[in-house]
Amino acid sequence: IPFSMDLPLLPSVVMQSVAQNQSLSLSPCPLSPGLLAHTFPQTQTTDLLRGETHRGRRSSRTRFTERQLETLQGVFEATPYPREEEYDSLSALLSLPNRIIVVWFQNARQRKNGCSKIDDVDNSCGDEAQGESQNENSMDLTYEYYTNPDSPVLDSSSHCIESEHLTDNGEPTPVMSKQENTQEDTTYSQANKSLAHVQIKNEISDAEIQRKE
Amino acid sequence: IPFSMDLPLLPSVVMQSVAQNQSLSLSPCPLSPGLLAHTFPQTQTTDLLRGETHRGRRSSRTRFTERQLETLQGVFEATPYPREEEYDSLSALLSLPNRIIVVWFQNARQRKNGCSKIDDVDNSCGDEAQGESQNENSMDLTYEYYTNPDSPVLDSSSHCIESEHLTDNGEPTPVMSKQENTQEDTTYSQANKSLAHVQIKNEISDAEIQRKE
DNA sequence: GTCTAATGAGTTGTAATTAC
DNA sequence: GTAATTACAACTCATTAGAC
Repeated sequence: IPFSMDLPLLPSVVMQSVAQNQSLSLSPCPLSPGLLAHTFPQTQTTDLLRGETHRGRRSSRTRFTERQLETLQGVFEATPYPREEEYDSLSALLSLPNRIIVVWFQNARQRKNGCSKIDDVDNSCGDEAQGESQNENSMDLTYEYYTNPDSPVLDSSSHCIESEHLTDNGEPTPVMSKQENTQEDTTYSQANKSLAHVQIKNEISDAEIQRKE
Repeated sequence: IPFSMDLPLLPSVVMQSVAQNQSLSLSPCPLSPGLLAHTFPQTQTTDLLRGETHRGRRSSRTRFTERQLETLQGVFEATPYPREEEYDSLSALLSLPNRIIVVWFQNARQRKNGCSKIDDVDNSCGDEAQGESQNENSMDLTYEYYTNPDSPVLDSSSHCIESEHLTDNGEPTPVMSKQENTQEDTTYSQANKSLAHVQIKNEISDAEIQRKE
């Protein structure tokens, strides 16, 4: 085992599971595992939003990478209540702000609770279903997403994405694609994220992402 | 692995099909910085149309070139659910706005569904070649979109137990962050040190986390 | 007419908020 | 800290309409 070392602050268990990624149960509530499929790396456009947004907008959801999720999940299974230092370690390790980690753990605990709770009750995991639940029968047949996305990509490690410009541009600018921003400003914020990425990757120093307000 | 350098994010399949079509040389980062020139001469007329149509009108249909379709199809067969980066790569590669690609994939999935639905799973619909599987270890399960109208999903048996998710992949150096990081940096730097090997293992390049609030 | 890109309504999981 | 809630992001599915 190449990575025999583990971090001092994190339980070794974690490293193991993370390393082999054995059965970490991400997706607690099974209905559609596929959703978190595409975890997106970085490119937070979130930055600005996150900092300032109390007025009006909430910060945009962080998209964890698979690796981040795996790690988080691994740690979580080992220690649902990490200590401050552990949060810090994770923060550094995953390159995520501390708060995000903390929140993730909160949610994870909640998730877990919810699950076991329903387990007893024999209800669905629906978080949202507390009031007017019951619809599960009526809607039946949800679409089934695929279980596991996963990309062919993998190794090709040498690439270029090199960091650095990661920008502080920020904000989900509905501005999209470099070549064309087509049409409307419907609520599609994903393009911008992508854009940033592509730019970096290709080193296209094209237009900057500006935010429209 | 000659090809993989070019577009790390796309399955090799693509490279093949693309290659035979016309050798695209989009050398991204390392070699020639800043040229996005690619080999794509034409920029769609669609762009213009699309650009203009946003006042209430629906955007005009994109007319994909043959090459674009081939590439899309190739990627689709390999990964019906590309992830963000892959969309980006495609976007850059094909000179199409991200949204268009996303939509194409949605439609492609729909199409495929329709096909299998009409006839049984094993019928020839033309596509359906997904014998891909070149990825890493992940377990046996590949994409499992539903083959039958009836899905096990809602079954009571499926509870929170579960699913293993994936493994992982390598996503291109996560660069990221720079979001707010609360708290002291002292700890994190030390953690950082301690975690160095892990980082390597995970291929997480540690971005600098700065800026605290 | 056919084919299919684009749209929109509806579903789901979950990150982020709020309340406690 | 938990518990409940909200808002988003990614999807499906059904439909509409644009080019042939």
